[in-house]
Amino acid sequence: MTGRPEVSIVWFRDDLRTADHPALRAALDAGPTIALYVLDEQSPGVRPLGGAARWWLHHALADLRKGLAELKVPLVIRRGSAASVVPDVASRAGAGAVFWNRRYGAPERRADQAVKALLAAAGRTGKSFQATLLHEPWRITTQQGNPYRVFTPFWKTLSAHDFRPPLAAPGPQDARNLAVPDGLELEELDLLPSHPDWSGPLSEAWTPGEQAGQEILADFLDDRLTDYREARERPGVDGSSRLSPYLRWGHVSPFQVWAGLAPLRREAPESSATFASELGWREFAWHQLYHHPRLATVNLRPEFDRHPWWLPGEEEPDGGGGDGDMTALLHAWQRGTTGIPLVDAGQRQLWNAGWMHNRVRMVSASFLVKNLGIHWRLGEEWFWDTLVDADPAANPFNWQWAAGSGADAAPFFRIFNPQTQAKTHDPDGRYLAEWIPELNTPEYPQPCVDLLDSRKDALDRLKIMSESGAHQAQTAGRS
DNA sequence: TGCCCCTTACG
DNA sequence: GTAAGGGGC
Repeated sequence: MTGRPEVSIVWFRDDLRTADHPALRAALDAGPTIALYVLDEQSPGVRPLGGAARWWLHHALADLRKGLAELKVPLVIRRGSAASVVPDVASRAGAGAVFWNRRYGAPERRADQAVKALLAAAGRTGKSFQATLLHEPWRITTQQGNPYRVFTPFWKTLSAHDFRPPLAAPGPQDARNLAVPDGLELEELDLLPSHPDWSGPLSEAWTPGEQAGQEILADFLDDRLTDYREARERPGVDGSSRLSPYLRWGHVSPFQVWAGLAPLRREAPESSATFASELGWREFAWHQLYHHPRLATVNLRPEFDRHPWWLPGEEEPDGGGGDGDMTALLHAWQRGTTGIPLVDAGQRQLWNAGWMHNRVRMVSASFLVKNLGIHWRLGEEWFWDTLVDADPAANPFNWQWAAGSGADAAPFFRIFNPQTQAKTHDPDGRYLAEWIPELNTPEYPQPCVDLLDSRKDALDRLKIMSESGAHQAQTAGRS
């Protein structure tokens, strides 16, 4: 025995903060602590990060290293599969325990279980904590014992709970004699875009990291929450919280948001409830992903397997101009040159700022899957690559919601009219003017589809899908 | 977290 | 002519 307490490791993942971090707290309580981040692109089934997310992660890790340095906690950065890297770092550090906050995707849970087993085999402890969700998805069911499929009763049940108060940031540790295993330089992760470096507008729009996230949360609660319910519907106005990437990367925890909201519920009950329910949708999306691990690829409503959505490599269903036309439509949607102003403004905001106003996300998604008849997975993949808040649960969940194929999704007949939506939610045209300088000039393209005709086609496709389903069910019943 | 069209009432 | 409200998609 050396008489000195054993080293602990805190393994950071989607929780890049120092406050309200139960795993960090547990490690520091146990003794000398080393922090670890593993860029894991090797574990089977783990989804590779999109381009905008990689940019965010780079700056988030730089910020985390700074925040941890104030606590005298060194950050080791490694690359590789969690099951090989984490036990290796634990061994090199001579650590007695590794602490982490739980993840909820299936490949991530498998990786974490493997790590725990390997640690145990080497005589070390692996211990996990709840930090990223207000509720554990396996703890909440309907009275029949099934996972919730409808948001309203889910949130009613969940929000009746009182959630734990957030943990304060810990104080600095005594880091004398701490032997730190070798790691990589942050730059060696190669997360930043080069040739070309397209990150300029991202840097202007966002400051990744815990401190920036906490400031935005505080400003939002102080200044903007009161009008949130109305202002959030106006993409030309700074009315949304802009917290989504900070929640995605764990710079802000949902417990911090929940606690920050509490004192404002009396003076702004409606805006508080609306904003709280957005946290609820986040919880619901993770709940769905936990129960349906293939949420990003498989229709939750199986009848949508018969929907004739277009995917690359397929002929155009109506025998029109063929695959090339649909590829061109997809490209126009991606780059914001459809000739539908609100859709184009949204897609250009996404391409430049790595983020899109939520109202516009719904309109643009509806346009892709309904008016253009393109498979929601292509939209989901584009958002995954371009959003700084691209979330493994919320992104596929929201696309399935827009497509109608999800649990508690928008009914099939709900097809947004981008023109009507622009008139209602951007009445002064500020949002359109901000992102489409050439609007109302000959430079701006003509609409790539007729809104009314394509709406009618979408309803026809959905009706045929439902009717052929009813027929199949009848046939199956008879046999 | 919808859109459209019809009816009705009113001037 | 048009605004408001209801029902179907």
